[in-house]
Amino acid sequence: MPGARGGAARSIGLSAVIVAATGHEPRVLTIRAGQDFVEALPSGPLEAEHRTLEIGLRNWVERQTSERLGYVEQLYTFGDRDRVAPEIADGAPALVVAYLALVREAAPAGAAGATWQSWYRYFPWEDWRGGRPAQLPLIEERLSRWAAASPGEALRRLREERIGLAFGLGGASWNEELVLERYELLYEAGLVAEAARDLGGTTPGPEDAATGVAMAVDHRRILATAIGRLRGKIKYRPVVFELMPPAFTLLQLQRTVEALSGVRLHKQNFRRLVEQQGLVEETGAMSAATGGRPARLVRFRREVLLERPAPGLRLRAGRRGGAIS
Amino acid sequence: MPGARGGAARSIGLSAVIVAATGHEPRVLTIRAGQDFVEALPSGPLEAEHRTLEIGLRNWVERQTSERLGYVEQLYTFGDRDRVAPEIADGAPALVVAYLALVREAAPAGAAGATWQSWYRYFPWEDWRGGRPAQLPLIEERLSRWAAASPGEALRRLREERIGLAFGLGGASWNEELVLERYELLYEAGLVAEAARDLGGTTPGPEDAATGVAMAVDHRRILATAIGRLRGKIKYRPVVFELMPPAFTLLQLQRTVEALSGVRLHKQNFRRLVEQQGLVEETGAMSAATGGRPARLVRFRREVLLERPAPGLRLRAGRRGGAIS
DNA sequence: CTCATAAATGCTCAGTTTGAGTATAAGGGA
DNA sequence: TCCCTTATACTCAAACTGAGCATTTATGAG
Repeated sequence: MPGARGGAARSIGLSAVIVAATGHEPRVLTIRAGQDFVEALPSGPLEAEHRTLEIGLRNWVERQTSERLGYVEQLYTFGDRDRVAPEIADGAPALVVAYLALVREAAPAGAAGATWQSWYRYFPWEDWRGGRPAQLPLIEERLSRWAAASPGEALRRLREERIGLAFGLGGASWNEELVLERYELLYEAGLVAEAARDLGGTTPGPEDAATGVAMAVDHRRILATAIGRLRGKIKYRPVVFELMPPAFTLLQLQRTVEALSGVRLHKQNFRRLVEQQGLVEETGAMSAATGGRPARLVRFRREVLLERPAPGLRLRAGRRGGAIS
Repeated sequence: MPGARGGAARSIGLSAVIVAATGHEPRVLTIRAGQDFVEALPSGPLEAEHRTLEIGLRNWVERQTSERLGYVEQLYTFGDRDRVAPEIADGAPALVVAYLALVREAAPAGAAGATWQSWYRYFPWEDWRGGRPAQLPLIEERLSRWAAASPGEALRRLREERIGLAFGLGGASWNEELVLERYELLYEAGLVAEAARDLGGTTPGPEDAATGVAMAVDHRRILATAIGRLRGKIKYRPVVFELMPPAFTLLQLQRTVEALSGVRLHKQNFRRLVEQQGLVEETGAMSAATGGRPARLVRFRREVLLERPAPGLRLRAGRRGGAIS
């Protein structure tokens, strides 16, 4: 990094993972960036006139995607060198502060070719709602081979342990929060396109169906961080409601939670939990029938924030993967 | 901010909250900074030769305090303008990435006048181990007066709600994780010395026993963030063990958890929890008696990481505040 | 109009987990 | 030896969980 000395000033970027949930899918707002139109997260520089980081973020997200952010939370700050090879990152900011934002409706996405994509487009192995994802056996096999090819016995064991933990093999069970850990393993093992690209190779890398669609620079890593954080947070904080319309049915709520967490839940127990915790209250209205008996429309009950220390939806998965009533 | 324009480069700082636990007290490593020798967190600039933020941090912490960090986790990134009034912050970095580090032993703290302080020195109202802290009534009364003096009915109600939530009044109960929320209320209400100072006043502000000792710039805010984060984390991740010696008794472990969380726990249930979760294993040795019958010495059982999704010590407080066997 | 289908809701029930104690055991010191 | 202190074992009722079964109320096909 030419010219940069101790305590050097560096350019600072902001990136946003903007999440919505529509049609039972978790969506993330993406744009097409660069000459190769690779998918990317809305990003921009921190500008001097912004009083705070968060205000800066809100500002240009509104300009860039005409999306008005509600709930915003800082995710993580990514330093430069641990991001990508320097020769790739020229022009990229030295430091990126990433934010997670939740918005209520997936408006058609305004300017700059911004579109809403299911986040499972980038992480197909994270969606267990229809049972164990089909691409997992292949992924696991490739990871095993990578571990087996480790230089040194100790490293091999370390890798195998990490793989076992992250993918729920041998003993451990699938933990839906370990999104970043899984992505990082795939990256290190060279199984995602970004790995080949960052190494300077021009080969597009193994962008087959099994390992999902690549994103610009380290945006997929940022997205993985966001998904993991959100999956954890819904368990002890009522953040799902940021994604729901003002009134909704319990099944809609359940489907949203399932979309985010990637697992199926037991319906009756889910309702019991939601009601026991006092997370919702009646609106009096009924839904315009979604196929069967009309459902009560409920709304989020704000007062719960005052009552419970950790009002969330600790989601207890239903029968492993299968269809649940 | 003169000369700063869109996407401007800015200097980046790193701050570290370095935590240890000794003698049943939670300690934080502080230095004396500036001409007025105000207490501060170890901090330094991000330097160009550091490959990652975390490496940069480890590096100068070792140089500055001769403390070798084990567990390190990124805490939060604080933007400039939401920190302090610009006229105060000259020379201070524009952006500070704060880290939380846990170290095993409180070595006597090396250079630069670094010393270990109980963190309740800065947050006396956070220590409920001996029952409800004596300074709380006064704090609550002052906060109430601040809320009552709000310009506008809506704002008044908002403030009262925030106070109620943060301090566990009316309905809500004390939530030990809301350290930052409580500090921010005190700051906004002008009850901590930093508030008066940041407003440009030269008055030292109300630095009485009730509202704790002030720190440099926004370091007390950073510390509050760290304490809250750590209090939350011990519940679902076995991070306490980063603070324990290789072998310890169950009571030592309990006292450490109590020190961090600031509440007393029910002894028998605590042991049951720790053992059921498989968090520890026998060393075979016995303790050199801490006053009564000798206790088994145990050690952290690493394998638990592979077995449980969230191995932590969800601390269920004992009888409100009082002494517990 | 009647029946099959799809949800929404109600309720049960056994197995765990929690919160709070009671009862003993085992050192050290007066 | 008696007392004080801490370690450990056990108990027990209440609350919480995980899995299902059973009903109710719409909609759409015959």
